[in-house]
Amino acid sequence: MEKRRADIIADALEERIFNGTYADGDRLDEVRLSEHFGVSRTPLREALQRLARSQLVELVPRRGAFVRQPGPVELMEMFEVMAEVEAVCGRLAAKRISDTALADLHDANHKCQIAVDAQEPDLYYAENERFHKIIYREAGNGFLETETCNLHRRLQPYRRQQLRLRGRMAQSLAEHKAILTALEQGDSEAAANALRGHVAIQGEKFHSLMATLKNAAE
Amino acid sequence: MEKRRADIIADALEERIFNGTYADGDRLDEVRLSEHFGVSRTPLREALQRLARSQLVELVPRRGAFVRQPGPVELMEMFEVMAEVEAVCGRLAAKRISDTALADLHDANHKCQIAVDAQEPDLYYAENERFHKIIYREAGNGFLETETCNLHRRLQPYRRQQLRLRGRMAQSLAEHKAILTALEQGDSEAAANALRGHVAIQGEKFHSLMATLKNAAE
DNA sequence: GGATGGGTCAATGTATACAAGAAGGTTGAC
DNA sequence: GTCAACCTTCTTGTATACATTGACCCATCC
Repeated sequence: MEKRRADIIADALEERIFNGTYADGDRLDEVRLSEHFGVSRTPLREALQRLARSQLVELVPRRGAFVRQPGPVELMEMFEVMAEVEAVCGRLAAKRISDTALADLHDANHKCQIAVDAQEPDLYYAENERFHKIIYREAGNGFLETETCNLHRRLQPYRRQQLRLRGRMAQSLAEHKAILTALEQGDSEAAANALRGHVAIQGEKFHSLMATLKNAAE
Repeated sequence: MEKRRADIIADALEERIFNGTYADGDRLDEVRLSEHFGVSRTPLREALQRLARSQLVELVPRRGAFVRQPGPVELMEMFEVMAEVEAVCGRLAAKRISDTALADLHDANHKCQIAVDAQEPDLYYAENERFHKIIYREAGNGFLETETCNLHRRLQPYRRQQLRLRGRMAQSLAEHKAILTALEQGDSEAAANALRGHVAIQGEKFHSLMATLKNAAE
């Protein structure tokens, strides 16, 4: 089945917003973009609405579409929510996780270890993602899984950056192991706390990263 | 500022879906609806996309828009998530809530007590909503507040039904008081647990209500 | 008689044309 | 000289026309 052009365009624009090609507040001109993509304004407008749905652009009536990059405050808020949501996933997963899923988590952690040893952030990131996705799924709540994945996706570019910090990969892996232990023991509270801390640290690391970048710019 | 027609139509359709005018699986014919609302297909399609964003309709490419009422399983999942999300709000609010907000909560509970005494579910519902909304806000996380309100809104019609069950209003108020006590004491865990239980019970009540209706229909 | 293939039809996806509103510039008056 | 109002222009919102595709039905072949 061929995808609709609106979806293709929305994906392309989303990529550009994440990439930083478009800065916060930039206006997305409908005619310019439609010419660029070689389509009419109709599918492009649909794409913009899809982006507005994800809060990536703001649609001001009669004014146009404006890129809306989350500011530092909103990002911290999102990280806090992500930490709490992951804690919820952990709480539920501790009671519901299957043995095969536990084996998968062990496997993901093993590959993460390899990534740490080889100092390969990209590999670590991929297996880290798998680790978390497994927990989302094993929470046994499809609605929760979908919403969590959506938020995870929105924070993805920021989550990725902080892996470059020295020693963060090894620390992250240690946290993964604690999470896995709690899940294996079926300890809901421990799993929730471990996951909350794991993600909250990411937010803090990101915050310090932001501060560093800001200071460097001044 | 005049609202865009797409928004007006989206609201109208949303209302109909909630009202049960449209059943699950109903196809929303673009031309028929556009004639009904006296607009062209363009704003109507935008309205459908806005509904698809809220998961109220499913947009199948080349097939059309179909009403997508959540089934019993998905509803239970949503109630479970609502319970956990409210618990998160309670956890954060316990540390951050202001004195004026605590006073507002007392006031809301007082009005709820009046509603219980007078056996007025509508009044109770209004003050109950205020009670919960205050907690969402006092969690001190704008992103969390927005997302929580969205989910709250989606569950609103189902939440409302179960207030009709005998004795539920009084029980609900007792739970409110426990929540308020935990918040006043700044006890995060107690607040989280109280709120989780409070909402989870709503899900269970709703479940039994569903079962009753289903049995009555057979 | 059943199944498969082609054709027709209807509905969605896309393009374009038109209307309405907002922003900015220019001109006139005080 | 400055402020305000009007006009122009550009952009968004809406309507309509066209294209494309999926579904259904009938006919023909096995």
